[in-house]
Amino acid sequence: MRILVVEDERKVGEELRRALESAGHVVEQARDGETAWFLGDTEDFDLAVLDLGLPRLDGVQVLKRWRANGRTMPVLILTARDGWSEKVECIDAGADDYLVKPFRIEEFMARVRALLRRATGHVSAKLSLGDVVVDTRISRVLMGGMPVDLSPMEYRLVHYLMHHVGRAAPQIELTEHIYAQDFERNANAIEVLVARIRRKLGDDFIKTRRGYGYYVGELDEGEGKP
Amino acid sequence: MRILVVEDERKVGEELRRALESAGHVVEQARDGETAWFLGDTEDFDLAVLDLGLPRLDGVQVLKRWRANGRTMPVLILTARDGWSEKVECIDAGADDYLVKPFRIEEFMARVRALLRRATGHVSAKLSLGDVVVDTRISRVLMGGMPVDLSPMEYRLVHYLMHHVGRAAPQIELTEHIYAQDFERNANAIEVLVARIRRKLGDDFIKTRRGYGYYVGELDEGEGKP
DNA sequence: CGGCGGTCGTCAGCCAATTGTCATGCGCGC
DNA sequence: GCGCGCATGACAATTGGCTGACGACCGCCG
Repeated sequence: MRILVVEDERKVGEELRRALESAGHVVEQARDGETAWFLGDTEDFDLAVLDLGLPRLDGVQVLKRWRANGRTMPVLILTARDGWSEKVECIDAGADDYLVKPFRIEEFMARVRALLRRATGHVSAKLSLGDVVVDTRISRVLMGGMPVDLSPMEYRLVHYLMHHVGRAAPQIELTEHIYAQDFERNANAIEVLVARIRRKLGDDFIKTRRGYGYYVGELDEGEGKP
Repeated sequence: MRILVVEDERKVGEELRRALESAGHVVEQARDGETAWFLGDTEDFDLAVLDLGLPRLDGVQVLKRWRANGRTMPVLILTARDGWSEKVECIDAGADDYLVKPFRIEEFMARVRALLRRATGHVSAKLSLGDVVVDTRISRVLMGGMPVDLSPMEYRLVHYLMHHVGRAAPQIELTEHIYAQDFERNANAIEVLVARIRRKLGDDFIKTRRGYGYYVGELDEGEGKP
């Protein structure tokens, strides 16, 4: 998943980044409100983590502007203050969850997991489709009850597709959500990755829609041709 | 055992944590109702200790929500009020035991033991896996009945892994659980530690899942919360 | 105080798994 | 049937993890 972390304290930001990345996410960072607003408004994220005490543009304002522009990704608010009224303001502004500093990194990760799966309509930490199950808590994939050994990159790709069952994801989108941002995009890398996954999960788990991208499950109704 | 302690008074919370940890348990803490609810809902615990007078979301409500979501771990209620009707409400909400503050720590621990025993059928201060036994009461490790001399750091790492059998723990997570918080993280330190433990406990006790982390036992087949 | 033994982080070099790149060939969809 | 987009096998680069050596540090003890 691609996650935007907005946090002005470098040390905290780096810690969050490390934790998120070791769970297989792609992290982009911003250290001030304006950058945050711009990034969140112009790029596609699966989740935003937003500190309230920001230079140049307050966190709540950033959130409000995102929502005003129709950005719908889940937002997890971080704050040092534990104020009831501030919390209400955030919720009204469209925050999805709220975490008071200091917090334990495990709790942070638990909330991230909760938001990510809530956002895509899944209720549990497991995504399943046919006889394939992705357990996001332990980063593991099972097929027919048997564990399948996926490498980290392979896992990321499967994880992303499983969050978007029935929708064809173009290679460029996969690239953006799986690799760090400055990655030199080469479509073939994704193709190779898909081929390797198919060797492990079967040829028909990841399907191709020529010209549109890859998908799992059945294509949604209305994915008609233009 | 992994225990969730929900207590808003920092001092009491820390005391409970110390007592539980020195009995060989792993403790996670929450200081308000919402955090408690999230943690208990998204992670697995063998027991929850729940104070009633919580900020942001009352203890009884937390308990009700857990039960409503199908969480079944035993719950020990702590309260300053000694009301008959309140107790009935808690029991109805799904509490397993009820302790009125102030209490002696010994009594608390006795009730914890009782609940754990009831829940798991057995409870001891020993974790064992194959021919390796970790006796958390005296902080020692035995292999095939013979004591093995582990240094403090080595012991902590083994102890942590034994509490999470079957799950690959990333180096970052190990670092956070083994060292003091602001420790300058260097992945190689963990690798070296693992190498030293392998020399003492055998090469195949701690296994590596490349890109994901270290684990003991067999990798989880992913059972747990549906 | 000074030597000793044990602990533990750092470093550099090595190895192997992972992952990107390339060349080539196939086949889907128009 | 044609051509572009995708698939694939081989290969190379990169990364993650392992190890032996080293030295800083600390507590102990004479």
